[in-house]
This record gives sequence, structure tokens and C-alpha cells, in this order.
Amino acid sequence: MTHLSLPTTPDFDFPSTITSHGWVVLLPNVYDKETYSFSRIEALPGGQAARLTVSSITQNQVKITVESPDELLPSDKKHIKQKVRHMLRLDEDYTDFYVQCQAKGAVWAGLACGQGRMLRSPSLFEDLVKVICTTNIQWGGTKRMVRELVDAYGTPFTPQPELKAFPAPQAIASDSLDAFKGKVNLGYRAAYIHELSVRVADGSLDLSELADDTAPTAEIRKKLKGIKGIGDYAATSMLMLLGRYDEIPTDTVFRDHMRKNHAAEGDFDLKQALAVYEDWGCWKALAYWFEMLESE
DNA sequence: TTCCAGGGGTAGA
DNA sequence: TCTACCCATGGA
Repeated sequence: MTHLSLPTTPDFDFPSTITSHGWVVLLPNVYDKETYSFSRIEALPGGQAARLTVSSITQNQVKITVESPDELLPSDKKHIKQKVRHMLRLDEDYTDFYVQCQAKGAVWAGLACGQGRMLRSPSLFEDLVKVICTTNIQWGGTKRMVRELVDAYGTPFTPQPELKAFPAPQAIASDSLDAFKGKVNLGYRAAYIHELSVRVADGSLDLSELADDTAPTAEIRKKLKGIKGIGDYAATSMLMLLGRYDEIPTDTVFRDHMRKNHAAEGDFDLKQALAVYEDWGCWKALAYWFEMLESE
């Protein structure tokens, strides 16, 4: 058992961050609502799979408890800290968003105490696969498909081999598409996820290009839509996970929210609906998402 | 049983 | 750029 910790700034709300959307209950993440913590099995650079339990017991600090069969290498500890920082977005600055929240008031006023961060996966590959698994399916189906992927292709945690890490692209790519389809029931998404895995595994697709913060959003969007299975909704969702909030994913969740809370008619005009959040500038998606959460 | 989900690819205009 | 049409799967 190893204990690691990460310092946080005062404007960081751990419970809000991990429960900001459904990611915390998608395997390998396991949410503990009693303690407002989550755990996940993570494959480490040293080769072994460890269980990380992430919590925030004291203010200004995130605690990571690591259970591993073998002693952690220094590179493992560094890797874990980097990945948890990434998941919790500890390096993102929300100052300007909070200024706008205070100015707007209403449901947004409460966000300025450190909310607004949306949990993400340690890797862009995991986020891409999970976003594809949210398309044209109910949430229960998303959880089922991700569970099947982890069960079939994840690296097991030795002390409890039924617990597994998220699959590496190489693990999926090592099977043919037909074999992949035989192990997981992803419907027509199987071909998209298999192709993505193959391209990442053989190096023909470099996902790190998506994280280039100096590139314009339009360029990142174009690269995202070059991945089969990523359309407008999925690309915009990925842009949010990449820390770009200037566009709103217009899926059924958005449409339902606008009908219920902004008196939009049955087949409302999408441009008019999006115009509701226009004055939020580069924070449109967060303004919408957290208003939607508060109105539930 | 039918419908459709936190849509997307493709062909044809 | 816009519009039909099709796409696998399983829960409601």
C-alpha cells in the first residue's frame, strides 16, 4: 500500500468534479458514494496493474491510495500523479468562468466555489472509446458496452483478477474485427472502436495531436471528425473533455433540457437554442451542462 | 411487440 | 452544405 498526494488550489471541489457527469461509474472507475471517492485499476509503466483509490479527505489535497502486487517504481508514482492530475483537471484555470458565474447568478452562482470541472479518463484513447459508446444508445447500454470491453480486454489486477484496467489499444488491435465482435456486443460501433484501436496501436493515429493547446479548436475538431465513429456530437463532447468549452454537444440531453427549461417547442430551431448560451463565450458548454445538472 | 437511445457514415442532390 | 437512408443492440 502506497499513499500519494496532490496539492490542489482552494477553488477545487472534489465531489463535484468526480460526479459532474457519468464517467465516474463507467468501468474501470468504481464510485463509492458513501465516501465521495472512486477507485480504478490502472496499468502502470512497470507492467503491473494497480488499484488507485482517489479521495479528498483534507482541503487543498487529493489523496491517492495505491494497492499493487509489487513495489512501485519511481516512474510508476510519477505516472499515477500525472494521470490523476489529468483526470481531475488540476491544471485548468476556471477564474474567468467563475467571474461570469457570479455575474450571471441564478443556478451558476454556486459553481464559483470550485465546481465546473468534468472528470475525464487518464488517456484520450479511453475517452474516445467511451464517447463512441454513448452514441445512439441509452446510458444503461453505454455502461454495458464499456463493461464488456474492460472484461474482455483489460489487464487484470493480480490480487482480484476479476477487476481489470481499461483495455490498451494494442490488446483490442491484436484481435481481428470478427474476433472482437465475437467478444463484445457493441453493435455497429464495433468496427469504429476496432479501427481506432488498430490506428493508435500501429502509430498511424497520434492522439497527442488532439491535446495541442496551441491549435485552434476548428483544427482539433477536424482531426476528431477524421476518426470514424466521431461525428458532431462526439467531437464536441471530446472538445469538452479536452478543455474546450466554446461549443455545446447538441444531443438528446441538450434538446430535452431546452424543451423543459427554456420553453422551446417540439422541433425547436437549433440555432435559437444555442443562442441562449451565446454570451458565455468560451464557457458555453459548462454553462449549459451545469445548468442542466442543477435543473434535474 | 414496437420504439428508440447522451448519433454517425454514406450517397446523392 | 443538406437530406434520406441505413446501421446493431438491448432496454423500456
